[in-house]
Amino acid sequence: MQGTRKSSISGTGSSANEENSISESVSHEEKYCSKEAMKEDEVESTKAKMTGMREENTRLKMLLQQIEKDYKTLQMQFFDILRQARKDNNPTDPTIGEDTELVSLRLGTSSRNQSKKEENNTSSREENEELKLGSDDYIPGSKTDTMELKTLRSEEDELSQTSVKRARVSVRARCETTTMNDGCQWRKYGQKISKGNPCPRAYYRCTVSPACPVRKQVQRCAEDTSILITTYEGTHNHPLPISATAMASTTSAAASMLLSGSSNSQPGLVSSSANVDPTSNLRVLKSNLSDISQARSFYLPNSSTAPFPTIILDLTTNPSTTASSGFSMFSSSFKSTPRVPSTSLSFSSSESYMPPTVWGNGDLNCGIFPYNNNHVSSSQLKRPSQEQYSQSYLEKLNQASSQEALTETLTKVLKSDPSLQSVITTAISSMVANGSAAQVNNDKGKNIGQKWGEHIQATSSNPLTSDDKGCASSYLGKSTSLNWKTGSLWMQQSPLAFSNPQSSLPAVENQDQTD
DNA sequence: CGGTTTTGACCGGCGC
DNA sequence: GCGCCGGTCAAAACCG
Repeated sequence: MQGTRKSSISGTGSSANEENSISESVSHEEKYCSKEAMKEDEVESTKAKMTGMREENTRLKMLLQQIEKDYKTLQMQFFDILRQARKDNNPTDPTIGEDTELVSLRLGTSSRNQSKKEENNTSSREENEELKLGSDDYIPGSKTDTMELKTLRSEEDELSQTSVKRARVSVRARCETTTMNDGCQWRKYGQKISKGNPCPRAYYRCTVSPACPVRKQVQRCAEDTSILITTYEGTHNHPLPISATAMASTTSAAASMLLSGSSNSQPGLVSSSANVDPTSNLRVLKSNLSDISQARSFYLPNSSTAPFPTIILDLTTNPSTTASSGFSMFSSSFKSTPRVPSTSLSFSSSESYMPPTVWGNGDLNCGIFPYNNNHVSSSQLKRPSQEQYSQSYLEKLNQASSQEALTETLTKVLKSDPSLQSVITTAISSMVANGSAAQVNNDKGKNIGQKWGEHIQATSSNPLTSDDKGCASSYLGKSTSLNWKTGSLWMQQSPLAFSNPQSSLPAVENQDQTD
C-alpha cells in the first residue's frame, strides 16, 4: 500500500512517469489481487485438506466399524466353537444348551474328569473348588440372572479366568533364592516334603487381595537344585503391581495356550479347542502350540501337577541339565501315563543365557523393577546393582560376550520358534489388555505393547520406539509415577521376554535416544 | 503390633 | 478299611 501511494505522488511530474506510475499501480494492484487470491487459494486448499481429512476420518470410522463387526462375528464363532467342542467332548452333558449359556474350556477336563467321579455326580474336591470359584469367578454353566446381563466380552474374560484357574503354569528357572520374585506379594502357608524330591515344596498364596485365589508352589528340582520350579495356579482377581503383571500375563498367556491347544497333544484327552476359527488368534496359538506339544510335551513326574493340566515354561539354560533332570524336553514318551496334558515351552538355548535370578534374590524389589520406582534412569536399568543378582548369575553373565550377542541370540530364538513369538505377543496383548488393572495409560501401553508385538512378530532388528514420557500410576493407594521407558524395559522382565536387563532390547533405548 | 513363617495336625482323594 | 500322599489349616514363633 505504501508503495502505491509513493509512486502516485512521485509520478505527478511527467507523462512517462505517469505511465510508469500507472503500470506500477496496475502491477501493485495485481500483486494485491494475487495476494488476495493466494489467501483465497490457501483457504481453499485448507478447506480441501479438511474435506480430505473428513473423508479419511469417515473411511477410518467405517473401517473401525468393520473391524468391530468382524470382531463380534469372530467372537460369536469362537463361542460357537467352544460350545461345539464341549458338546463333542460331553455329548451327554445336559448343561450344554443352545442358549447363550457359556461353556467352560474345562482345562481340567481330562480322562480323570470324565471318570466315575463325575459320572456319579459326587462332590469331588475339584468340583468343590469350582463351586468355591463362584464367589469370585464365573461358574460355567450356572443359570443365574446376572449371567444373562453379562456382555459377551465379560463372558469371555470370565471364561478365560475360570479355565486358567484350573490350569497350572510351571516356570523352571535357575534361581538361588528360595523363591523367584514375580512382583506379587505372597504368603507362605505350608511346606511339605513331597515324594520323589528331598527338597521341600513350599505353598504360597497371594496376599495382595485377601480373596485372591492364586496359589503358587515352589520347589527345587531334585536333580539340579539350582533350578527352581514355581507353579502358578489361578488368576488374580485384583489389580496387579506393574512388576507383577509380567508374570501374571505370562502365566495367563501360557495357560491360555495350554487350554487352546495343548490338549491336542495327548490322544484320548479332551480337546476343547478343535476347529477354531482360522482367523482367530486362538488358532494361531493353537497351531503353534500344537507343534510344540508334539515335540516338547512331557509329563512332569512331580505329582504336584498331576491333577491339573500344566504348561511348563523352561527358562533354564543348560539343555543337558534339563535332560538329566528327568524333564525330557523333546521326548514324546512319558515315564508314566499323564492324566492331564502338559506342555513345555523351552526358552533355553545353548547360545543364550537366561539369568537365573531375574525375578529376584529374595528381595521383593530385586529382579523386577519395583512398580513404585519413580523414573528409573536408563543407566540404572541397563546396569542394575550387583547386589541384585546372584554370584552365579554374574558369572554366567560374564560368559555372554556382549549385549549385542545376546540380542542376536534373542532374535535367533524368536525366529526359530514362532510359537514363542505368539506367546510373547499374547503376553503383551494380555498385559496391554490388562492395562486398567495396572492403572496405566492404555494408549501408551497399547502403543508399547503393539510395537513390541510387532517387533517380536517381525523378529527384526528394527528397534521399536516407545513413548518416553512418564505417566501416572497408582497401586494400592500409593501414587506412583511410572516412567514409560521403565515400562517398556520392565517388559523385558517378563520371563517370556528374556528378562535380562542388560541384554534385552538395548536397541530400544538407543533408538529412544536417537528418536 | 501386625504381618509372615514355621510346623504339626488335619482333610480328602486315591490305590491296594 | 487302611495307608499314602498332596494340599491346607491354624497356632505358635518370629521379625521388622
